[in-house]
Formats: sequence, C-alpha cells, structure tokens
Amino acid sequence: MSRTGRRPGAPKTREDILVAARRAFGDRGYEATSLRSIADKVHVDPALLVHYFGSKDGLFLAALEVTVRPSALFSGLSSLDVREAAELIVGRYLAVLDQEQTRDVVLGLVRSAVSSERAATMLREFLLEEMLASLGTLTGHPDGQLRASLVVAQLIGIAMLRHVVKLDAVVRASNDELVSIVAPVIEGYLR
Amino acid sequence: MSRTGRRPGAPKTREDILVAARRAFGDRGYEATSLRSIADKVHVDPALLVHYFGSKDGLFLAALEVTVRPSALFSGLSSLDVREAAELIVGRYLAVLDQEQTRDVVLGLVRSAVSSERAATMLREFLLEEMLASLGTLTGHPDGQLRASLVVAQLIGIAMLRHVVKLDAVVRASNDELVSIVAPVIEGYLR
DNA sequence: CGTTGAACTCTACGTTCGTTGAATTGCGGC
DNA sequence: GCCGCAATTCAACGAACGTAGAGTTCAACG
Repeated sequence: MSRTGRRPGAPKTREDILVAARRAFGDRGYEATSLRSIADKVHVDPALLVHYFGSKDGLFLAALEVTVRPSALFSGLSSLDVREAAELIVGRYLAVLDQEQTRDVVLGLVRSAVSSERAATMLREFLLEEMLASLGTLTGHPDGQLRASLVVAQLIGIAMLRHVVKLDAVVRASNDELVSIVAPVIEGYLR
Repeated sequence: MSRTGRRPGAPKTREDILVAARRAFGDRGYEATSLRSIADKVHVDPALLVHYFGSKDGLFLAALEVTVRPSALFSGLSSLDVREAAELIVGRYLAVLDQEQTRDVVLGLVRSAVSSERAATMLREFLLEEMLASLGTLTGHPDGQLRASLVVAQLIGIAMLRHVVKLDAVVRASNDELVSIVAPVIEGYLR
C-alpha cells in the first residue's frame, strides 16, 4: 500500500487545487483560509500546494487570476443608449454572480480585500484598469471617474448583501426584479 | 520594580481596550486581528483582555456593541419630501464614516462580516432591525424592503470603495460632491 | 530498460494564536 | 490595619498555521 509518490494516470490535481482554492478564498477570504483546509478538500498533502504555487500568496494569485473578463461586462455598449446600456451592465453582472466559477473569483477578491492589503490592491487595480476604464468613457461627465466608481459601489454593495450578509430581500429577489430596479439608478449615474 | 499586580490610580484600561479593539477590528477585521496585537497597543498583557471579556469573541461583541445608533440616520425624515430625505441620509451617513469612533464600528462590522459567520449575522440583524425598519416605511412601494436594501447596498459599497479598497476617485471626492451625486439616486429608490 | 524529472507524501521546524491558572499588587470598607 | 476583591502580569499549554527538505512512486523519452 503506497501512500507516497506519484499517482498513476494523468494528473488533474493542479486544476483541482485551483478550483478548491477559488472556492475557499471566495467563501472565507484570504486570512481565514488555510492551505491545509484546501489540501484536505482535494485529498492532497499541503506541501503539494507549496510545491505547485510556491506559497499561500502564490496560490491566491494563481486562483484569482483573471478568470473574470470584466470587459465582457461592458462590450458592445457604445451603440446603445444609456438606458439599455445600464440594463445590460446590471444583467451581465448578476449573471457573473450566478455562475459558480466567476462568483468565487469576485467574492474572493472582495472578501480578501478587507483583510489583506495585497488583495485590496489587486481589487483596486482590477477595478481601475478594467471596469472604470470602460465605464468612464461611457459618460461625458467631467466627474465621470467618480460616477463610474459609484456604479461599481452599487454593484459591489449588491454582491455584499446578496452573498456575504445574505440579506433576505436581496437574496430572494429575482435577477429580473433587481435589474428593473437597479438599472434606472445606474442610468442616473451615467447620464 | 513591580511588573505584576494592580496599578495605582483609577483604571481606565477597560475603556482603552475597547477603543483599541474597535480600531483594530475596523482596520483588519475579526480573523486578521489578534488579541495580542490589541493588548500590545494598550501596553497590557493579552490575558487581561480575556479576563475582562471572556474571549476574543466576547471582546468583539463588546467592542462593536451599539456605539452606532442608526436611528439617528433616519430621524426626523418623515416631514420632508423624498428629495430632502435622501440628501439628509447620505450626508449623515458620510458624517458617520468621517468620525473615527463610529467609522471603526461600521468598518469593523463590514470587514468582519466577510470572514466570520457570526459577524455577518450581527451585521444582518443590525441592518434589518435598525436601518431597513426605518427605511422600509419611508416608501409606499410594495417592494419597499428590497428598495431599502438597495439603498443600503449603495451606502455599504461607498464605504468599501472609500475605506477598504481606497479607490482614488471616491477617496478624493468631498462629502458635498458625493451627496450631490448619490442623493438623487437614493431618491430614485425611495420614490 | 535505464534515467530524469515530475508528482506526490512524511516529518518536522519555528511561529503565532487563544486561553488558562497561579501569582502579585493595590483599592475600599470595616 | 486588616481583608476581600479587583486589576494586572507571568509562564505555559495545545492547537493550528505556513513552509522546508528529504524521500517515494510513476511517466516519458532515449
């Protein structure tokens, strides 16, 4: 009975680790997630994670690396009027939060940003380069950057209430319902 | 030279601990804050904290206990029209975030909610009983609860971007600027 | 079929953490 | 001035953590 050494077959382990890590970081944030707990879920020794990713930090970076293409949130909006654009943005965002893989990444960033300066920086740069760049040009306002940031604030707040705080009204609302209420507000920011 | 035993004079230590704890939990959240680090800042032995508060959990609860009376956010709004009410809410909220003591509590709740289920529950109940109760009655909408929650989402999002992610545009904006942009949006939710 | 390197586990180290129990010192009432 | 109780520190515990190093098994290629 060999407990040590390489396993037969083609290894899928590395990808398994990344999936479990994404999930764990998304569920509990960077600080509260231990390498050992991730390793347990993949039925693997903690040292293997270090072997693959160098450190907990490295695993964190690898797990949350651009699985989310935020430009997809904002593609093909320029030809629309502000009203339709706002609806699309909110709808696509909610879809991202519905899908397990991408939700883990978004929540991982948000959850970890509050306890780790590094994660906060990741999130900040992510928001700046990807979202605000696209959004900022959507409006001709002189304070376009600020207005775009407030849109992001609204979206992040929704993620917080729906998936972290789990506030009943927000959890229970359907995506369509949310879009119909939130989109006009986003519209207000962009116009 | 007596390093142990009671100190002469009237002890202010307990309150010092609470202040430092509030600050620490507000800065780094529950998980990332150690009893030892708080004890250090008060120049006191970690064991004293558990002597006073029983456990880290007890200290957390004591530190974040109702220093914020959110009803103040919403008092005296009923006589105003929706527009003025929205401006008052946003303005008062930003003032809460400006004052060190209350900001620590709000950020402590938010930061800790993401890594501790207990803190998430605290924040949820806080929001439900204090904010949504007041806000929900402000509007006659059938989905008043949801609309009020989205107002809260917007406000929490602003706190996140301004104090956690430290997104430039939001950090630099003046309170007046923020009020003038955000209030109409809140108004949209409540109307 | 032998070799090399990748995939994996074991053990163990040094830290840090929350918490405990006992000891020490000062305060306030009798 | 004595006594009980409050305030405080000390030393230590067991657990959990991230990580390092050495060892074992397998796959791929010559």
